[in-house]
Amino acid sequence: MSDTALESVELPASLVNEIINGEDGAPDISLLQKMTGMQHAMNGTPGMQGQPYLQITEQPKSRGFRFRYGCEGPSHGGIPGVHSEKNRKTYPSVKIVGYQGYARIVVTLMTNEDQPRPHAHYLVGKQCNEDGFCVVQVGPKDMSATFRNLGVLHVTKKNVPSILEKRKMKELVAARRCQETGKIILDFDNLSEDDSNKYITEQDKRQIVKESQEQAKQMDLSAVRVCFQAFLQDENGTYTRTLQPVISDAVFDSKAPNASTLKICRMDRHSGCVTGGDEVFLLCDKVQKDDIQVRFYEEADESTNGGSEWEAYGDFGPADVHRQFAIVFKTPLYHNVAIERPISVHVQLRRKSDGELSDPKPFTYQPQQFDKEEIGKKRKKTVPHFNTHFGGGGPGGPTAGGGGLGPGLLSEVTAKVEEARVEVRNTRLYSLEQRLVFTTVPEHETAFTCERGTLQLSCSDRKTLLIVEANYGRTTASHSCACSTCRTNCRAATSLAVVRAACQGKRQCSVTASSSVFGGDPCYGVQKYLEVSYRCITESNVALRKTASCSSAPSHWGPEKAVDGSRGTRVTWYNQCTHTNRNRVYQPWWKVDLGGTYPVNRVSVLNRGDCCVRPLRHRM
Amino acid sequence: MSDTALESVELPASLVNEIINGEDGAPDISLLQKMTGMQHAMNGTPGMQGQPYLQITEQPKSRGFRFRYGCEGPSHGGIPGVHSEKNRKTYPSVKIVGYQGYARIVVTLMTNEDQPRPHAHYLVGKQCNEDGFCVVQVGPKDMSATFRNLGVLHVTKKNVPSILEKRKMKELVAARRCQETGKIILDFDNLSEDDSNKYITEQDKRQIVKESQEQAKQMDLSAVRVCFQAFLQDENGTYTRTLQPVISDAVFDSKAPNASTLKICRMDRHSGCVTGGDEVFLLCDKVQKDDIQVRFYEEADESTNGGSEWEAYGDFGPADVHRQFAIVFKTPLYHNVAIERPISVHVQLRRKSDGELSDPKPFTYQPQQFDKEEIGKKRKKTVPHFNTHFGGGGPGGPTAGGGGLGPGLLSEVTAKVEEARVEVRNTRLYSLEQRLVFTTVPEHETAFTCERGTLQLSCSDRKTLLIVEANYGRTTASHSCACSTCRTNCRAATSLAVVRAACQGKRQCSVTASSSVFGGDPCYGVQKYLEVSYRCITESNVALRKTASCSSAPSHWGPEKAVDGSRGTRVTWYNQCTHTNRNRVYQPWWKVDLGGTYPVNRVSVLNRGDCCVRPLRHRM
DNA sequence: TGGGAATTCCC
DNA sequence: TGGGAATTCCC
Repeated sequence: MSDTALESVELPASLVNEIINGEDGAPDISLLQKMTGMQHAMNGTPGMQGQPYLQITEQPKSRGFRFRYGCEGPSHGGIPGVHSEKNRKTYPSVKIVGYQGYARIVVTLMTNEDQPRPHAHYLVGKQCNEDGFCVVQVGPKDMSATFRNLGVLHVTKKNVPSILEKRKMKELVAARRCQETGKIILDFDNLSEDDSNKYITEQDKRQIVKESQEQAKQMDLSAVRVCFQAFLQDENGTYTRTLQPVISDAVFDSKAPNASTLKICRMDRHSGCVTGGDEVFLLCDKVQKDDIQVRFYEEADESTNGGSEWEAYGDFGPADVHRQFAIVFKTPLYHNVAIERPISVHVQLRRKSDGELSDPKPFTYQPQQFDKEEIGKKRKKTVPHFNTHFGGGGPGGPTAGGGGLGPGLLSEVTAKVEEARVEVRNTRLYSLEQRLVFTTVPEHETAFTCERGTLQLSCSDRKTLLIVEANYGRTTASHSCACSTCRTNCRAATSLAVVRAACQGKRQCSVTASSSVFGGDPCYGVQKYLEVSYRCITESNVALRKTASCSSAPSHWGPEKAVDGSRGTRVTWYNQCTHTNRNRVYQPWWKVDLGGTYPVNRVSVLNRGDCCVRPLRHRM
Repeated sequence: MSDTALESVELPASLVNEIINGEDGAPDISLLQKMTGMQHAMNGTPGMQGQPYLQITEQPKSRGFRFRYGCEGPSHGGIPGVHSEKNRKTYPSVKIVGYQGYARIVVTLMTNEDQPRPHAHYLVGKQCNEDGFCVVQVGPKDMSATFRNLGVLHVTKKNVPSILEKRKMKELVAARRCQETGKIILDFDNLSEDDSNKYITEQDKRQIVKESQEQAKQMDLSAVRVCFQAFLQDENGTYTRTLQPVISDAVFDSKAPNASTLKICRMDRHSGCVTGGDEVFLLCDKVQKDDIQVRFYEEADESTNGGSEWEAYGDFGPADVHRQFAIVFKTPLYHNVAIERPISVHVQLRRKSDGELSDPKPFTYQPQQFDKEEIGKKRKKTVPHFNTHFGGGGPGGPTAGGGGLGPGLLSEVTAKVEEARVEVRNTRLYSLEQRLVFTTVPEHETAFTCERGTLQLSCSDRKTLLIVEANYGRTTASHSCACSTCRTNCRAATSLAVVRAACQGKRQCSVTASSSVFGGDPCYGVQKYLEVSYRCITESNVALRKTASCSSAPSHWGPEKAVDGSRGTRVTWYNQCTHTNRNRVYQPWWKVDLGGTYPVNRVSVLNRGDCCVRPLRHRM
């Protein structure tokens, strides 16, 4: 949105022509000189104390405008303004600040580079001339100009070098002729061969050809920036004062493959299982296979206190993008596999390179439905029916016996459950060949660092780390962390505990692979490394609003409050927590029936936050 | 496959050049003259008594070869022969018949028109020169030539006119220069501007430019034909004898949109219900939305005596073809909705314009599974459980009483069943919102003709006509068949019977709308019309191999033979028919239990064919 | 204008 | 070479 000021600008010579031949003033050599020496004239700071300056009051819209080839003919509408809408259209606009009187504003196209240069494309439209730039007169009162009809003529790639050459030639002839004669009416379009031979040497020509070819090679034909230059009338009625030019934000050709409008045209299904993995055929407008994503997301709403905005990406590779117009992907897991009713989310395309998004399409996640019989038959390890039962004192009650078994136990349970996780699907009611599809849990990731290095683990999105295995030591001789003295059975007994303590449940963590961190050297003199197997998982609270009970509690502190999803911790007045009756039971208890079989990674307990916290030890 | 002989051929002048400058002979003006006058020389009939001729022994393959642009570089392999296979490649070949000795064969590209003309594309390859044609030497023994390396250089559309111009210029200069000097070494590539100015007038030039532009406009750049010309060495060692040129079958650029190789890349499902209507997303290589079909077919095999080859087409419109690379269509009905096990068929793409087919992909039709409870609840009319029971004498037995009820009854039954036809589908096991989809039977077609016109009805594929309603008369005043005297309740009582008699069960029929055909004028003085509602249906024999029984029959003439699908009609010796025991039962009977509920359109009875036929009257 | 496809090129 | 996409054009 901010105006871009430039240190230097190459002004197309043909612009000079137009200015000089303008209706309001006789040709003026001082203006030409000024312009050809513009590099210096433009070094002032815009808005300097008391100095007039040019300001872009409406930027052109960056996206959605299409450059047109010559063969497409004119009149396809002009670049809209950045605030343009269907019913209220705006256009690029500028105004001259700090000056009143006649002025001319000249518009040209520049490249979208750090140091913008004249672009090979032509600006076309009502106020534009054959050389590809536009001129409007403003003032003497209203110093603003709006450009409703700025088209971009997309020259063909092949012609870029010759176009640049021609422009550079004109520029040079203009400068040379001016130097020689002091005062000329320039008329480039009628420039004879003799004229150019007179002012341009063969060496000049070679130089220009070379430069043009190089610039052509670099030139991005799918983006332009619009350059506005102002020329103010002086006391003599000629346009001798130039203001510093301003250059707009980039305008991208909406037909260019890397800037085209993203659109989902059609999908073969708009719903799938909450556990993801459903194959979807999506037909779309042109995309690039290495630069496209399918984004699933849920908008934050009030019910979640703005906290549960979620996104995840469809799973596919470049080979699943079919000829730029179709994508076959697998749906991602929803963040909460324990939903009980269908959940509506959105799908959209996202271009990686610039983050552009398509309009979204609806998608519905369906709750999981395990075929219980089949699960029972297939799995080898049984899954405990979780009646999570917290022994231990409620807040205010005495702490009961039975030490916590530590996070180790929970993880053991997790591992078992994962192995038994089975999804039974039947996608065709009519099929005689019903199949069981065993959707395996994604493989563990592994990461390592050599001794003395620091291992960084992190998860994307809102996922958290589940540490599956860890070893500080060495279990193989042939490892990237080389060893001169090698062993293959060197394990620090504390490995898993240390890494879990540092990482489990976190979104990122780091652990240093040093013997001091792991409580001693498990194999002195051997080059060790730290290797960790982990997964990034999305947690959902499977206890949420499940049936809870406790030894005894007043209704306003009832056991259901422990699993109501709120994270409020005030007991007094606010009644945000459960609280067993004081002094009623010697060993108070609270439990919840999860009502089903779930993988459980973590049980977290939130103490009251207003006062009176006493240590809680839990057991299962 | 047959050689194409030409009345006249425009020979590129540059060819002349090559021939004349060849290593084996001094330039020979008589050859040039002969060639420039070739229109006449070529009028002989090939293979004329005793005359040598040129013959194409291996045609080029028409499809699958790709023309290459200059920018793609050379060496992309040559046009294969029509019999070429992966492991046994062949190439276009010719031989000179009826002559032994040295000869040269010249190959050029021609347009694929009735009167082929030189093509703008260049022939490129090892034996080819810069002017786009190839020359090989053959003989003196082996008079055949095989072209292993004929590439087609696809010139750009823009350049076609100038290429044609250049060729025509060369040709003309060659002819003029020859006329003037009598004997020249031609070297067109070094042809100076002065040379062409000398021999070609401005008028010539304009003429050539005009011709070239016109030809360029008409030229199909996606197809060529290969022209072979032979030049035989005469007694003086020069190549003065020309044979009649032969022109190959067309070769189509496999990259051209209308000739590209068809390919199904991916489908989102490979099975569907036998009743069709399942939506399939199909990803394919480039197709044209108005020129593509999705063909389902079943190959004939022995079990059906080669009789049941079936095809049907997926249902979609141009708008369902997504950007040339995907098609969303609905599966067609299988020809037999009463299948009891899944049936494997094939799907392939078919280009309408040239009938080209893609490799097939498998598709499985699943039997219909009615949810019987739902049907029971939904339908208003009950469907009789068909125990088709034929009273009446078997062959050789006496004909029993009970006149046939006529085809009217059968059709009544059909109508009822159709109304009750319900398909219950559940496509998502996980869905909580299971839906009932009522797939209605396709609407009846209607057709009409005004009085005195003839109504033609016909069905495509192997379908047959089912006449639903018919009226000869008038039931509305505002009908395309205008009326001056109008009535709206004019009905010939015989309408349905007459049209059924003429059409029912046939693949096509015609009925004239005249009062004489319908047994009298139902409303004298009123302009009438004949209107018919009909359907094209695919019949299947629902009695096939169902349990049959009869009053009594010897085992070799058992009741099951009536429904074994065979159409053999010999009783004696062959035992192809059922035959109740002679004289055992006074009123012999035969029946079949269809074992289910079906729409029945027709019951057909085939009498014995070897002898002894007696009239059979049936009742139900 | 936007939709859509043909043409040409790149690797 | 074939696969794939960018470029250009058409209506």
